[in-house]
Amino acid sequence: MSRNRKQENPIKGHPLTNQRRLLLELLRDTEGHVDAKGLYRRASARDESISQATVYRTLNLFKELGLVDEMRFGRIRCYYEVKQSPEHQHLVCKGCGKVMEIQNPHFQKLVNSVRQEHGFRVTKAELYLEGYCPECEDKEKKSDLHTG
Amino acid sequence: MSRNRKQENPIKGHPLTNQRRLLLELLRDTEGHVDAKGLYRRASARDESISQATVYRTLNLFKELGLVDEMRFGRIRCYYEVKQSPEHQHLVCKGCGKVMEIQNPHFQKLVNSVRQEHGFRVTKAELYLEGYCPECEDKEKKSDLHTG
DNA sequence: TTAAGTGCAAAGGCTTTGCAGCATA
DNA sequence: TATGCTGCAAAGCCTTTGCACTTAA
Repeated sequence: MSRNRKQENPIKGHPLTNQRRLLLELLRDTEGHVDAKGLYRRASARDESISQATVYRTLNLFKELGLVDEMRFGRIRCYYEVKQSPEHQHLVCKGCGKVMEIQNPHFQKLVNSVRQEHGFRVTKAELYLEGYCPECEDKEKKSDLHTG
Repeated sequence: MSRNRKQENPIKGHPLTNQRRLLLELLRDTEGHVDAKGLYRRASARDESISQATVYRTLNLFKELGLVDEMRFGRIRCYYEVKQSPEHQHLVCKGCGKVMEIQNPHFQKLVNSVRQEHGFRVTKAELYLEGYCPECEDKEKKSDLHTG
């Protein structure tokens, strides 16, 4: 167990700079998603000399290397997240903006079915569901009682 | 010119201008997706005085009215399409860029399952699958034979 | 040491907006 | 006729890029 001997470089073939290490760390600590701007802000908090250009360049590099993944939600801007698997299932609440990552077994069945039916080799699969979470649904009903 | 008695105004409460009529028609004639630029080009072909601003403003209006829907695919830019149903299933080939709209029965099951399990009222559902279509898959295999 | 990364600032796309004139209802 | 749409051009975002300096390996 090479304790900290030399933190293995997760971006082999590319120098591991302080900026990249910081950004990678921030991305890994992120629950859910961040956008470039948000990442830049958080990074600035820890290294105020970091530039937006670096954030963008680094995100692009990480994307190429498959360390992060870019997603675009309906009206919300594009986010990044550490790629754990090439499959994602997202639930987005239009009321509070909350984004939840879920796991539903039917998803795999669906993907397999498409694979077979269309002869498609699927390398990435995403489900995007938009609607209202139970809390927001309740709120809406209550306000309907008052206005209606 | 108004040979059709009075084509029912699909954008009630908003004047139906020539530009809007044209854009609506183009959108309806579109198989699949268009982006703002592409729509502008096609519109220009039929009314060269139309402006990009009008295209953007009109698309935004149509979006609000629910006549069109905005989608964003991975690397490809954002597209619009007439909204037939709030559910979409897309297959995107990374080889040739082809975008196919599909129908798979497992999809509905998945959506229902999420609805029940998370108590979420789902208003929009999208499946995005990326990979390689059979043709591109073949090509890749053949080139592998030569290079590898 | 040297190829590669970084910050800065400017440039590039796409989209929105202010304004004066014009068209729809 | 009056509200509201349109074209034009400018301004606003977000992202990329050129250049000289700095840094990881």
